Amino acid sequence: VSRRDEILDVASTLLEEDGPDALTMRELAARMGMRAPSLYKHVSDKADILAGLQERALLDLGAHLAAAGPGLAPLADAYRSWARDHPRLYELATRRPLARERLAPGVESAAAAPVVAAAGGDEHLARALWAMAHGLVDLELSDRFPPGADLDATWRTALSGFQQR
Amino acid sequence: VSRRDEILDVASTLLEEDGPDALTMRELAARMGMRAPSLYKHVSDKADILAGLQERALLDLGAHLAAAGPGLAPLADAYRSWARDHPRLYELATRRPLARERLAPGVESAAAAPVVAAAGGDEHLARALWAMAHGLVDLELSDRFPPGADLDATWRTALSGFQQR
DNA sequence: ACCTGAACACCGTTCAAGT
DNA sequence: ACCTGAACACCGTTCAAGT
Repeated sequence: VSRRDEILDVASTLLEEDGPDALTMRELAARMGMRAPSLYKHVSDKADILAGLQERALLDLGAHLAAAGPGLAPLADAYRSWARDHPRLYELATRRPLARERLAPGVESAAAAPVVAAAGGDEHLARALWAMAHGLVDLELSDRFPPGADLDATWRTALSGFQQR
Repeated sequence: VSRRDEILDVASTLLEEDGPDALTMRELAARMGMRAPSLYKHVSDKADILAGLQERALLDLGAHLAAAGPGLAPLADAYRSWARDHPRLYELATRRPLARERLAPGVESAAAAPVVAAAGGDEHLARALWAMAHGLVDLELSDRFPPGADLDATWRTALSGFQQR
């Protein structure tokens, strides 16, 4: 494990446990047992850390989707459950442009592969499915549905339009 | 026009033209011809400004949706075009919890009304439609679709599952 | 090779003081 | 009633200096 990977480990738990505002270079360094300037020997800047977390999140989400049972509903469940288990990482991974030039090749397509497969290779359908799931998850994580809304039912309604094509 | 409304006017164009990082109390004050501490005589804090912009965005988006022609496709077009015309305000309005206690009553339901109407009153369908549109818009604004992707076609595919119910 | 203290240019916010 | 300068507790980042 490189020192950079240790930093990403600590940054990941700091982000998920205490929120994005708590992820500061000074606090991160303190949890690493060093001072903030020392971080820059292992990481180019804070954006580099965020890009690293984004890449890890995509890899982990992609693996979680790939492990889902066949069919649309299990895939949707896997997507939603990953987001609910890692809400801050999900937001970090999806709400900013992908740092594609910093990303290891194939990460993006690997994460998308299970959705493309479920769409039978239809790229427009795959993008629509992804957007549907992302919209539902994003609004849920932001607490935008009325309190007490039956989101399981909303997911079933949302997916019903995409069943048996 | 109250002084608070003037501040929100300036904040709105500052946010939309120069981005969220440029929306600082100091810069906002400078454009108002005052210093940062003076803002606090008209506004309780920065969160108050953001909540005000959020409320305005919802009102404006809701009016834009209400003016759309009948049918699902025109409503979807109106949603997407408002978001593309006000990308920073759209993100501000949707990516954070609604400050419901600061919001004038009825704002949230008024913005949602055109979607609920298009869904024939089915609340689950309305939420699914909203999430679909939000997901497509959010990913487009974050540049998450592959460069050159035909998003018009993706929208048609996305909406086809919701047509004639 | 790795870490440090000091410093720089910023933030949001408070407050006593001025008119 | 409205605005100000000075200050406080923070940011991310740079850099000369230490081991």
